[in-house]
Amino acid sequence: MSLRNAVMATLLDGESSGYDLAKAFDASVANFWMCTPQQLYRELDRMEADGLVAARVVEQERRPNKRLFSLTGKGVEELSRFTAAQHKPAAIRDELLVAVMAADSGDLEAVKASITRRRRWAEAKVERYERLRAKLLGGRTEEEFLATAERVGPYLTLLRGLSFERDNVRWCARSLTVLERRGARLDAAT
Amino acid sequence: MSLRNAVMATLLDGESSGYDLAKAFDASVANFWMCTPQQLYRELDRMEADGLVAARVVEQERRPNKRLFSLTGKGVEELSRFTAAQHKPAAIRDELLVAVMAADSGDLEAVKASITRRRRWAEAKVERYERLRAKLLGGRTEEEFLATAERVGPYLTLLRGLSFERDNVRWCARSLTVLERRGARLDAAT
DNA sequence: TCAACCTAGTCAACAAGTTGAGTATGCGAG
DNA sequence: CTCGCATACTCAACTTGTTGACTAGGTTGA
Repeated sequence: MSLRNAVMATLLDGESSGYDLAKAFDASVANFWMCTPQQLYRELDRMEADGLVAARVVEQERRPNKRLFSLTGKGVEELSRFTAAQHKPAAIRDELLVAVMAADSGDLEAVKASITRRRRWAEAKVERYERLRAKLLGGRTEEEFLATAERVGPYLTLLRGLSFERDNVRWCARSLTVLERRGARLDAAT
Repeated sequence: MSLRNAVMATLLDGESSGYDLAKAFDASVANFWMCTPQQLYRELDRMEADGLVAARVVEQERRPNKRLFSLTGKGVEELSRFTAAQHKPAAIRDELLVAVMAADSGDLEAVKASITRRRRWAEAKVERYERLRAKLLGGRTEEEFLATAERVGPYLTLLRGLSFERDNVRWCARSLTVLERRGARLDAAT
């Protein structure tokens, strides 16, 4: 029920097509609300039917037409009601951690390779987020930004993503060290 | 498809009932694989049908009977195959972050209250994880533990949970400060 | 010039996750 | 003596999320 709210929170930045929303999600919202483009298109249709967003078709040359969605008054109200509600605890699903939990009786080398991939991925995320942060700050210091910006919400969620990925990088490094030593021990035992 | 694998990774610790698995998940696996007890019971039935786990009924006095599940050889193989596979990127869904993103046009006070609740919850998690860690170490130093333990996987996933929740506490504190200041600014503007 | 990728979607089928209720007993605190 | 919590589940209905295939023109690089 709350992909809707994530979409509406993104539309606070102004009207957007389903395609652009998908990219925006991928770039920054994915950190706390993952979804596929298909989910977005389906949900946008439902939201339009429920009067939370309004769509207008923009005809384009040399490109397929697109539908731009914007928040309606009802949408803003709904979103506001959501912010006042009780929220479910966060749900995380991470296959890599499942594999690490089973690493001792599984394919140790493959798990180490997976952690290395994850680490590189997290490092790339950190860089992206830092670029996004610099863009949001727009040359101002954080203090200046917080004192003058209209919205601080997206900045705070970005900070959460940033420290989450930094933490990921640290954990990957630590785990690799531990598993490396374990591998050496097991080799010595044979 | 990989709740199965999370269940099997847990069963590496020995046979367990659906009810106990639910508690184990709630206590430590929930950190990277949330699920409801109903999901577990359903999945265990399917896993039994697929020959990944074996069940035996234990009749109890003064208590309902229970079915204890244990990994079969096929289950161990499947799990090992999983550790060698490519893993999907982690999926996170956190309503609180959605609310924070929309806080600027929503109910600021309610969002602050939600962050405070989350912070207390995260602090409680940190304590639980620290107790679990002490229990795993069993008086040994981390170094001793890593050198002698049969399994290091569950320890590594526990470390991930621990630093995730510590990070949560920090982020909650920081966000509250920022939103507090913003509230003061908006009050001054009226 | 051919392949690959970008824009901007749609449709259908299936898998997974959530919610609420129901069953039955035992134990301890107030 | 009753209320609530713990044990140990089951069933059914519903909502979400995932996967793969399809359309169709435009741009970029080898």
